[in-house]
Amino acid sequence: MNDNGHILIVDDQREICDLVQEYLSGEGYRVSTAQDGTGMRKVMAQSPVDLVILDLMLPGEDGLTLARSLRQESTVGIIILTGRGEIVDRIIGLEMGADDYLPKPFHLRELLARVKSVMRRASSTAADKQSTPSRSKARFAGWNLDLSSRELFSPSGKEVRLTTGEFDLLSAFVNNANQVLTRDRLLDLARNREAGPFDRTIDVQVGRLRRKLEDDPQRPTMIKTVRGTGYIFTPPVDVN
Amino acid sequence: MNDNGHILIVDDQREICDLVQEYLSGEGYRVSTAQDGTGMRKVMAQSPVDLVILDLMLPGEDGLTLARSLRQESTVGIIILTGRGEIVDRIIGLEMGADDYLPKPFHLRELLARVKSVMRRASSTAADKQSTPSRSKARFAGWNLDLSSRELFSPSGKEVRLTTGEFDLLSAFVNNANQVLTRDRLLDLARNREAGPFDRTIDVQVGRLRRKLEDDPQRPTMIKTVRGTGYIFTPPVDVN
DNA sequence: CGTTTTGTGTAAGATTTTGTAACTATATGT
DNA sequence: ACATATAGTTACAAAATCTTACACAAAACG
Repeated sequence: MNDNGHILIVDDQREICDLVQEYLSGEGYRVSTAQDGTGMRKVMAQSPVDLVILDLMLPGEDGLTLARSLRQESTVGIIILTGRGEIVDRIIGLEMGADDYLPKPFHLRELLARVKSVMRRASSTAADKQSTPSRSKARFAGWNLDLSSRELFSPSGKEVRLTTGEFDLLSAFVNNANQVLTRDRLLDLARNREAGPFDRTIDVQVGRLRRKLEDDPQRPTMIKTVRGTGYIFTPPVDVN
Repeated sequence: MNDNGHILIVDDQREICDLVQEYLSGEGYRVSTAQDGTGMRKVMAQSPVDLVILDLMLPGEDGLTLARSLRQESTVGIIILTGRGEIVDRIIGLEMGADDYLPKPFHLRELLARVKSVMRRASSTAADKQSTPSRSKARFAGWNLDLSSRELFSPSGKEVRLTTGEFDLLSAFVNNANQVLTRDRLLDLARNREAGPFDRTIDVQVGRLRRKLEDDPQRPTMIKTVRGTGYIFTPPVDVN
């Protein structure tokens, strides 16, 4: 099963989320779900989304508002779901920048057709996306570090809270991946200060980071020790 | 269907609002409604309006007063609705700064014609608007901060009242999003004063803001602490 | 005007984060 | 294998931040 793209379903009805998720997963898409605007933002912060399927009727922030703010902040595809006969919503929805709409109830095959169509269009305009790399994120070994919001997400999508010091140190590693970094250099990068003669600060902090990042902190695979010199961050990093 | 603009109908008769809304929506406009002056301000605080269709007979604040205050505060288009034969009102209305007027009852087609005409004129003077970004608003993470009226709306659209100090601090953050700000700088931005040596003012005020803004004030996602330095406001902000 | 309410800064205690030091574990050279 | 250097781990103390309570000031109210 190849990865056709990442789709996010935003609907407060669990059953609909589950149903659609199951179906689209079977078609080779990676599918996330959220129940409201807040959840939607969380998912989008963690990993890039290609297409949002958005119910208009949501608790809290309503779907139209969400659609508009999505459009302003990104070039993600949007398909709007709306109750039967709410033609007004349809029109407004499309005005708000949705790429397509679908009245409920709908056939899954019908949804799939629209998903495909929007995805096709989106990929043809993908060139634009690159031109606006405003909010930088770094990805490595399934992990996701948002350098603007200072948040880290594990491969399973959970947020892992980092202290200021841990974040600064990890940033230093990520921005200088695949290079051996001395303790001196790390202290400079992460703390803007000089190292004293017996300064073990970095060692301790590396230990703390490893406990949060590594599967087996005793046998680290990402932050490796370079005996006699310092440390090196080994995973390939994709910066956004 | 493209977005021809945002129209706000202010009339205390629901039927009229609904009727006009449906019709104009069908013509490709985004349409909101309000029943009185208070409602009108709420809508305008939340999203920019291009044209207000205003009934002269309203409960509370009357239409003429509203029209005048609208004109003073913005360059929004105004069409006034007036009962039959109230010619005096017509004249006064136009003097007050309305762009057009329409006696009730009216045909929807007639209204549409005037809407189009006012919108056309408005867009030709749109250049001016840009040079006068007087009523600026900021949106972030679903929240909506009106910098002119000093009002804050939550993602669900509810108003959250801020004290002067809280508003000034939030403004400072919003206008300097995604940068680490020292307490000194924040005190300067928000209070125009210098920080004393043990000044914890900003800390306390940040705490108060977090209680109003954050889902979980203990684990803030918007106003993050940068230990040893200050704070950073992390959500992407779009200013209007 | 006096009274009440609301907002703001200060101070003190609680909590979290960080650095240091002591001890343990591991690697390296002989 | 042993000695030694280097790194990892843990516990604790110091520093920074967060929270709460309170006092005073300003504003709103009657």
